[in-house]
Amino acid sequence: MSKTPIWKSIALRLTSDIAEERYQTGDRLPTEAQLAATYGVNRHTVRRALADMSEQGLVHARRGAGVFVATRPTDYPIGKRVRYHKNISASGKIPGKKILALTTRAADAAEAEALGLSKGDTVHVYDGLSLADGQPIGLFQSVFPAERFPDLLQTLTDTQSVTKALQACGIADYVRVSTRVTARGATATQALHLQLPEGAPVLFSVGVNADPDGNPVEYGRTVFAGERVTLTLNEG
Amino acid sequence: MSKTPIWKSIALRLTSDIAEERYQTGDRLPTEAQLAATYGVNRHTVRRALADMSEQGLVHARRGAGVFVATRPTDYPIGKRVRYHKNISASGKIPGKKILALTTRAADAAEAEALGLSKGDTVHVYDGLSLADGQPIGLFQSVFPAERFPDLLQTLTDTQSVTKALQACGIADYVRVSTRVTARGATATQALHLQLPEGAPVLFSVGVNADPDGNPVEYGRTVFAGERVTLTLNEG
DNA sequence: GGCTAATATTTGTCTAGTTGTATAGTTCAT
DNA sequence: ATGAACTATACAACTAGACAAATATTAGCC
Repeated sequence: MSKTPIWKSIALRLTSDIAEERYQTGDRLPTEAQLAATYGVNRHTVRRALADMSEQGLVHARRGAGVFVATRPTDYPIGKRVRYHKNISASGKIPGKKILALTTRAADAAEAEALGLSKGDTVHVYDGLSLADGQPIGLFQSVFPAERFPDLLQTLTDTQSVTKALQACGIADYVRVSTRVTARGATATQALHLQLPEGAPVLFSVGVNADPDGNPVEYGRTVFAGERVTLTLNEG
Repeated sequence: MSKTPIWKSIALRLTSDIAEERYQTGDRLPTEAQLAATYGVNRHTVRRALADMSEQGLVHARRGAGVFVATRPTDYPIGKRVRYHKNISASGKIPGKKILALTTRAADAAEAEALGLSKGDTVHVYDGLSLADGQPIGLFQSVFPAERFPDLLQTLTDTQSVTKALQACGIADYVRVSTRVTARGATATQALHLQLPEGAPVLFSVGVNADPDGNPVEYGRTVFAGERVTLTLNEG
């Protein structure tokens, strides 16, 4: 899918550097060799990018001296994205949720280990979609030990809130004990729910919440739409 | 008779060559033309084999350079104290850094705000590549206030270590005050550095480190290769 | 200080090699 | 007939290395 040539993306990057005044008019750019090292490409590829910018009159090269900024691009799009910022420290406190499924089934190996159960123990599973301004931002699955919270599904149905449902089951507070995050490409079904093209970058987050005594109460997996969500990691 | 296609047998042969360490991670394979000659087939048939192996993540091709043997994922903990060297060592891999560029320039708007400066104030910028066992896992850019740390670039050049360089400038300890993470598709240049296909999912992380008094000392942006890194968010 | 000569940098150009992609044709089994 | 596997050829994009030409920097000398 490599559609844009490397030299072009380098030219774009340098152009934006100039547009955002990291290099000012008259400044000398790093040498071709330095740029090549910085971008990890051959000098010729850098030269191709500079040639393109030179044709647009953005820069001007002097043999033996260097490459200099001529003018600042006039119509450079300074795109600001609107993103939804979610704090990872308090999972399950997202406004706007849509229940996709509430089921009770046997735990798989990963779930059992995370919750301190044996494989095959029954768990409640809450599949849902997180929304912000009506837009889907995350697809999550929360898994709870069924034996400990027999009535959880009822309260979940009513409130849609994990926090309140757990409160109703006697868990006044809970904290996140572990979180793992990585980037992946969206599968077909994930893409569908999150209204993304298949393969679009998503944040895949796996975490465990525990009560104050350290007993795990929830094992959650969430797939966030990368282009709509920024996770804000708590600072202790 | 052989019902398996030629390309598949070639892929198998090359795969076992890698498994038996006749080619080691990071090594360059013979050129497609050479492989085609030795196996007595057309270059396209070899390419078919290599494409298959590439999909399995076994090898990675760089246009104009060659085909290289690829490698496996790493854990990267993020918490109050983010120290690259310790992080990678803890996961049993050999950490490494490659300086891509050390520059001093004017701060753009985002950098100025994060560091508590005015736009246009001078900053030191450290562009680099993080390696684990020699494989690129992250592309980072660290920005420091130049006025406060005039001699930072020198120490950075010597040690390559942010921690030590800051120590030399009188910052005995620093703490991460904010981290934001999102998922994106790799740009062409990022993909190049991280040896990924363009558009491959990457973790984009933005963070600020501050000294014990709460003054920001570093504004860092990192792009992690999604398939090679999982961020582990540890409390405390 | 000011000049020149030597040396190091930096851009410009050239040749060659390698992977990516597109098009067209051949062989062969079902 | 049709499609899959393979061959053949050509070109684009990028890498690699070398060398020349213009400029910048430095050292020595007056």
